[in-house]
Amino acid sequence: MDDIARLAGVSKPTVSRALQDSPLVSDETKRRILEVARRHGYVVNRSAQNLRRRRTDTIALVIDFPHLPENRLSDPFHFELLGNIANALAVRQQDVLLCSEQSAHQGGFEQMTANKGVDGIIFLGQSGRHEEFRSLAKAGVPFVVWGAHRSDASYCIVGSDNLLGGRLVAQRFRSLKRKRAMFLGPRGHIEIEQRQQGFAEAWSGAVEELEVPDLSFVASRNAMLNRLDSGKSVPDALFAGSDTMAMGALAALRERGIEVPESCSVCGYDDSPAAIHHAPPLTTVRQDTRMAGAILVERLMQTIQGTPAASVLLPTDLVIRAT
Amino acid sequence: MDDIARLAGVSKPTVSRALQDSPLVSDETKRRILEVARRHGYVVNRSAQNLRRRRTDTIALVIDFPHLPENRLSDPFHFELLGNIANALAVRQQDVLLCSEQSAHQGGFEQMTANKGVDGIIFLGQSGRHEEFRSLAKAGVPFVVWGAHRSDASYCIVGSDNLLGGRLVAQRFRSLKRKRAMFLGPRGHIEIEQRQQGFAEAWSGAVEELEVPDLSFVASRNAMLNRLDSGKSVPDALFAGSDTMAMGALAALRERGIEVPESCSVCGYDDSPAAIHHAPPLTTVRQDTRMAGAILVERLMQTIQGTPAASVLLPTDLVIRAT
DNA sequence: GCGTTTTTTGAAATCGATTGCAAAGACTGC
DNA sequence: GCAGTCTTTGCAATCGATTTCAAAAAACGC
Repeated sequence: MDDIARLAGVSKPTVSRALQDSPLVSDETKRRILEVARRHGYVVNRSAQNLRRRRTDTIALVIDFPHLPENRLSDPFHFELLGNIANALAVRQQDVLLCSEQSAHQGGFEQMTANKGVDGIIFLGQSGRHEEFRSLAKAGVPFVVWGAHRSDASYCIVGSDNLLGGRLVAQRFRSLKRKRAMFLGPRGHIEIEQRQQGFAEAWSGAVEELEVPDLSFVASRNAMLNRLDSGKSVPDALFAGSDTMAMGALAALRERGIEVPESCSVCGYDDSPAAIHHAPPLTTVRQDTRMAGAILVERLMQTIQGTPAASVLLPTDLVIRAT
Repeated sequence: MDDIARLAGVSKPTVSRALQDSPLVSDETKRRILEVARRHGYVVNRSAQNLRRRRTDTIALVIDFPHLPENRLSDPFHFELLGNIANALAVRQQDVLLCSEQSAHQGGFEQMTANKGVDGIIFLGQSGRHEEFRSLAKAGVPFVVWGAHRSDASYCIVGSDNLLGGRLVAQRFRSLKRKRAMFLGPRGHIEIEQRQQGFAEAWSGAVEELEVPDLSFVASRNAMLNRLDSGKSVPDALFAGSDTMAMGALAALRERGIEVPESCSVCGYDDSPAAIHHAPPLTTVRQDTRMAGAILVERLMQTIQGTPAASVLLPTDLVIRAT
């Protein structure tokens, strides 16, 4: 920067100001400095800038990686969310530091903002880490969580209204005069359990639960095939915890010759990109990932500014298609 | 750090050394300093460290995001690769800065290492940016590319041997005495085109090409259904450019009652996690994403050290399963 | 017990920016 | 023409570490 200053015939502070487009520098001087900087391919040193500004314009995104045994974050929905968060951050000129659960966890998250040099953290998925989050919040670390709501959270959770989503599906099935309802999904996934809960509450009858080991197409298809081959009576209304699982179940139904939607209504969750292209187009509960990303980022920024942000329950709606 | 020094009764440099586990500090002093630092929850300021060390231990991962129209990076394979790269970097204590093509591109990649404060870049997918990469290499930016090989590259490309993969499939089909071969895949994806090319070369007969708009399950299923309903004679050997596409085609074949593998052999590419769980288990060409991640990172580190790294062509092998 | 070598420690410089404050220069109004 | 205001500019301090180099302390040999 000193060199650029010399070449432009000004002092270092003036160069710094010019590069920040500060109103303190006259337009003429600014133009000249920018020109010199461009010609010499000069860009400010990010590390020095971060140090002096005490701010990095970088956000950590903490997720579990797909290669892990449980295969979390493998769903197209997660991809969508990830992409939209990254985009919302890019709009605000923030960079994204990707952290796996483990790599981030070294020495606890408390020190992570200092240690990794980020201004804040976005957690994708909460999986029973409430206590951890509580103490993080108490320590004053700016962060937000994508996940299922809980009324007693002392930190900001952004998530869609899973209970409502489940209820909408139950209502739809009831209006179709369906009798034997089934829910398909894994155990231990809080958001999906809320969907099931909302569904069960609004259904007001028995809901058969078909458990699957994970969120994959294949696991759902297999579980459904097993169920269909068990000899038990076939459900006429199936609510799957995600679109991918719904598609797996649909494959099984098709293979066993069960007509959809004639003999069985099927509804997914997420409205992932594939849902509308599926044949037949999948009826599903929409989660707006674009809005989700934008709001997560907005709330995090607010928290970083020092104003604690309230949790957000995003609306969901039923997208009725062919199944 | 000054405070910790005072509390431990030593000077700042000694604290710095102790935290780096430098042999210059006596064990007794080190223990004491670490204890004080721990008790007060002190961690070094990453920004200051980066500035002084002239190194950030952070790598930029440049990818296209899944929400984009073309829907690139939506395949489980990409996920696997991403996760494994992140892991390989974590092992070396490197952090990952996620960049989309656009956000990274501001002002060209030349200044990105300085501008984003990263030590190096990993590009996932090359999609015709050869010239750009050439000039990057000339500018001395440390980076590596995951993608298809080209003999004239002046930079490090790591990728699996797509030509070999294609050849292996052709050989297999020939040994099964198949007659009518078909290749399924999109146009303009260099790696997949290489697979097709290797396949065609080793097949030594006509290869029907079925084009699909993208890499998705749905697109492949639809394309295949169209083809099967066209009245033209059905192929007895199908090579799909990825597992996801193979599964889409398999769904179509099943729906049209074509027995696999009796009437038609099917082979995918990637050996993605779903391939082995698929019913029937999918025959496919394996790409070792774990090794890919490790080698990408190793080569990048080498490049950062100042030693230009040679490209790597990773071996692929045919995994024969039920299709 | 004294010179030498080895091990520890600390003073001061440095990394490359940003910013508070004061001063210089340009513009007012009268 | 001069005091007062407004716009630009630059000096110097600062962000929080790391590292070089020299000095102090400890260990050693004889």
